Amino acid sequence: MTTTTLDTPSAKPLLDWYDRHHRDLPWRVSPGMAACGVHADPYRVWLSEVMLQQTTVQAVKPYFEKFLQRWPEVTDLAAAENDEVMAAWAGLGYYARARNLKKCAEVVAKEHGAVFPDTEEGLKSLPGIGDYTAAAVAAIAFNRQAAVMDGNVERVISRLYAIEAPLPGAKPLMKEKVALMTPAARPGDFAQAMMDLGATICTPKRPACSLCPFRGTCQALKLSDPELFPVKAAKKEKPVRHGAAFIAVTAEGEILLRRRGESGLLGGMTEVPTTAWTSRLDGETSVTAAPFDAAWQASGTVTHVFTHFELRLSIWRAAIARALDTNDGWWEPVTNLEAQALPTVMKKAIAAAIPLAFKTSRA
DNA sequence: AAATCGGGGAC
DNA sequence: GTCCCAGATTT
Repeated sequence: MTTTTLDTPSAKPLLDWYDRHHRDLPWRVSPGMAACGVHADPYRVWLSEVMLQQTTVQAVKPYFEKFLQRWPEVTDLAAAENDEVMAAWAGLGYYARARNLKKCAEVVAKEHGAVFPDTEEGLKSLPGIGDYTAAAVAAIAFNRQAAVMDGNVERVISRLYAIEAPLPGAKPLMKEKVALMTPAARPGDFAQAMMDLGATICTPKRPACSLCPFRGTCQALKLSDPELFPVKAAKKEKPVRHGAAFIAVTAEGEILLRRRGESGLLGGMTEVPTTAWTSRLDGETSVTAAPFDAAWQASGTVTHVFTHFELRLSIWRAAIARALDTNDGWWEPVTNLEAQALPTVMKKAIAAAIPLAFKTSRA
């Protein structure tokens, strides 16, 4: 329940703040351009927003530049090979985003004449575009008065109105508040301003309230403590899973790789052979589960934290004379690993067995 | 409504 | 270690 009946604050102070303090990001056009009828390219906005889902601006920047240079328009991405897209996405995480990105590009290219829908409803019907991304693209690229709400906006709104109801249940209430605040003029700048505010001023810890354009109206600042908002439901503890990974290398410098299934964890990505990842540390995590008979040598343990569990992989290494026939998978030159769709956990596993497998930035 | 789905930076 | 990041999809 809400503890306040704050009147809807004006968007004006926030837009004024944004005009002075906005961050210059690769997918943005300068603020105020919207007032002149110039908006960011829908393809770039969409690409950036999908990459930014649950991902920091800093992590996205190099991937955005790489994708835009390699696939400058949606038709280029639609025509790309799936494996190339997955390899380019490797390391960014949440790989269903990459699969849906490719599907979405194909739908836009083939069914919409390479033109993105310009409404929230039309955008949301596309793969990988949900409530947030549909509203963001509609507002930023098409100047639609759409209510954009991400984690930053949730935090700003929860503090501005001192909303005590916990997330995620309070989300509809918060979205009502955002919708009432969103202006007909410059809705895209307003959305980006709210997100910039949450990222730079209204931060989770130690917010810089003295610099905030809403410091005069924020109910949490006035009546309580902004750091206490938003209220969130308690989270579960992460279980630990165990497994073994096998790095086989031939005398010619080839490593055995496999393709993971198309759905689920790390779906469609490349891996080294591993056992199943189980809750118990037992025989399945040992060398007895190796893909073939060889002089397997223990090469330490790799720990990797996923969203909902922690994985501890026992690493086994074998040097063999030549490539063996295998039921699934292929032998890839170690010198070509950079071009593979290897998620971070698999790069860690390979690096544990072959320290020089990946170039380090160290001189 | 709850679970699934990566990785990394800030603290 | 904890938190959380311009969330979407499936169950």
